[in-house]
Amino acid sequence: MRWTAAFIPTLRDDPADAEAISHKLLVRAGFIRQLASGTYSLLPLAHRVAKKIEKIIRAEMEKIGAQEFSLPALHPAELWKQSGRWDAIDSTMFRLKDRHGADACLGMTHEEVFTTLAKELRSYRQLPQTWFQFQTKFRDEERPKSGLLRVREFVMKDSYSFDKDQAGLDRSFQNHFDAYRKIYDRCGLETIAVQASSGAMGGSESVEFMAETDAGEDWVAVCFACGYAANVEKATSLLADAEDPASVPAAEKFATPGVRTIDDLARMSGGAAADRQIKTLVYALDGATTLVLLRGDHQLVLQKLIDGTGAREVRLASAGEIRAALGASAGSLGAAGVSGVRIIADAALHARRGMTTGANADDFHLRSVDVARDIPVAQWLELRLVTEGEACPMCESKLAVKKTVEVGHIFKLGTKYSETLGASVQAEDGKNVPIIMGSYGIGVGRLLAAIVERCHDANGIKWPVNVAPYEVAITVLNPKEVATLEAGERLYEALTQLGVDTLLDDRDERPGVKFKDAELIGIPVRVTVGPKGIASGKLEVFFRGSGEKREVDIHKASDFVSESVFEGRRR
RNA sequence: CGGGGCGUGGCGCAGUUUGGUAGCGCGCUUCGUUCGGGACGAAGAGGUCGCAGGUUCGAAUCCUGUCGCCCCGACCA
Repeated sequence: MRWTAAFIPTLRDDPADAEAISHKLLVRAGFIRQLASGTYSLLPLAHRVAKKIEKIIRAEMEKIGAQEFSLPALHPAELWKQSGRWDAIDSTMFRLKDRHGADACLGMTHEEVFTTLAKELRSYRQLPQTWFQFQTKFRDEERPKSGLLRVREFVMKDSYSFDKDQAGLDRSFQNHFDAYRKIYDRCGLETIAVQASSGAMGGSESVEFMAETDAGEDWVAVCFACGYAANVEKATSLLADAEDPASVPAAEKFATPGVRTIDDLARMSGGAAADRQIKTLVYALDGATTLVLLRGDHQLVLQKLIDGTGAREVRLASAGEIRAALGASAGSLGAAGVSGVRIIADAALHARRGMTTGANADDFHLRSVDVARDIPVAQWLELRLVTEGEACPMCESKLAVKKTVEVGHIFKLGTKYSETLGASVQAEDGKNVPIIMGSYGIGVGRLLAAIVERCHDANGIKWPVNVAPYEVAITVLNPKEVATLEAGERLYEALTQLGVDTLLDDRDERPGVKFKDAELIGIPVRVTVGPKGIASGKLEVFFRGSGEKREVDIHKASDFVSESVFEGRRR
C-alpha cells in the first residue's frame, strides 16, 4: 500500500481525558474512531490487525478440529425464554420488537443458537464436535470505558464443544486451554490463566486468560511459587491461626454511643480491633433478608455470595428491612441470638471466640461472643476478598494481587443448555443422554487493545510482527526525486513478491514526520530509502521493537528485511 | 440509577460571569524557500456555536426543555 493512497488519519493531539493508554494511542495513530458510547469504527489499520488476530485464532481453532460457522446476531426471544436467560439476564441484553410486536434480542453470546443446531446430533458416534464463529456480540454495559476494552458491540470468537461424557468435556476444555495459550503467544501477549467464577453462564469450572494492565478492571491473585492463580471473585488464601481464648464468659452487652463503623469501634477505648470484630451485612437474596457475616477487617466479594448461594437477585437490604429483621439500625447490628433470619458466615469466622459485634440495639455492642455457641449459622461459605501478601492456599507462599483485563474465558457448561433446549444423543446403551457442552470466548477488539496496553513506548505502538497492520514501512525520504522513489518502489515490489505486508511512505513530508508516524503506528521494521543511502549503496533498517538499526547493502535489502520479518512471525 | 463535567470549522480548545452577530492552535488548499528525526513565510477555504422552544431591538452567551458524550460512584453499615 502506498501511504498517499491510504486512509491513515494520524492526529497529533491526544484525546482530552486520560484514559487507557491503548485508547489514546489507537485514536491518535488513526486506528479507531468512536461513533457513540461503547461503539467504535475500526479504520483500515485496526481492521488489518483484527483480521490478523482472527487468522491466528482460526488457525488454532482448526488445529483442534473446530469447524467455522456464522450464526445470526438477531435472535428470537422465544429461544432465550426456553433457556431461562430472557428473564435471568438484566438490562445488559439489547431487546427489541419486530413489526409484528414479537420480542427479539441482539445476541450477547450464542449458547442458545448453537444448541438449536446441536439438536440435530442424534448419535454419540457424531461426538465430539467443536463449533466456532466470529460474530458481533451486543451487550448494553453499565458503563462502557477505556476505548475498546469495554464496549457495547464487539466481535467475539466464540466456540462450543459437544461431548458424550465428562471425560470428553475435559478433553475439549483442555484442547481449548492449549489453543488459547498458543493464540496469545502468537499474538505476542503475555497472559495469566486463572480460575474464575462462571457467573451468569452457569457450569462447573471456568478459566480466564488475563493480561496484566492498569487499564484492567479485574483483580487476580497469583502465586509465583506454585503457579496458583485465581480471579479474586474466586481466589482463596490461608490465614494465620486465630489466638482465641479456650473459653469465654457469656456475651456481654456494653454501651458504644455514636459508634457506627468497624473503625469507630476499633478506635474506641474498650472496643475491639477490627480483626476481632464480626461485621454484619444485611442482604436481600431473591427477596429473603439474610445476614452475611465477615471478620471486621475483611471485605465481602459479592460474586462469591452469589456463587455460594445460587441467588439470582442480590442487593443490600433497605434500612426498613434491616429494622424489621433486627430491630436496630446499621452500625449496631449483630447475629448473636438472632432467629428467623438466615445467617451465612465467612469461613474465617469458624469457631472464633472472644469476638465483638453489634447487639441489635442502637449504640450497643456485644463482647465475648463465641461464634459456635452464640450464632446459629445456617451456611458457611468462603466469602472474603483475598489481599496481597496472604498465604497461597496450595503452597503457603505469599500471594500477589494484580490488576488485569480478561482477554479470554473458557467454561465447562455441562448440560444446562442441552437439557433446557433439548439437545441429546443416543448413547451406546440405547438411552438418550443430554450432550455435555463447553463454551469458549475471545474478544477480538479487546485482545487488540490489550496488546497495545502491553506493547508501546513513548513514541507509540510496538506491534508484534504477527499482528502488525504492516510488517515493513519503507520511508522514501525525497519522493520527488525520481531515482529515490524508484529505489523505494523496487524494494516495495520485491518485499510484496516475497509476501511481506509493506507500506510505502511516498508522502512529500519532512523525514522527521515520516519517522515519527511509522513509529506511532507501530510498524515493526522500517527501511529508510534516501539519496545518501542510494549513493553509498546502503539502506538503513530500523527495528521498532528493539530500537536497533542496521546498515544493509541495497541489493540485499529485500532478502535481509524479509528474513527479519519471517523470523519475527515465527516468534 | 446517583453525583460531577462537557457539547463552538476535520481535531484540540478560548469566548458564556457582564447579551452587540465568532476566535486561537493543529490539520487542509495554493505558491515559494526548505528537506537523514515532528520546518518557515505568504495567501486562502472551512462554523445556522448539539437540538427545540422562550426572553430581548439583538442570544454561542440569559431561561425552560431535550438529546448526546466523558468522569466518579453504585458492596461492607
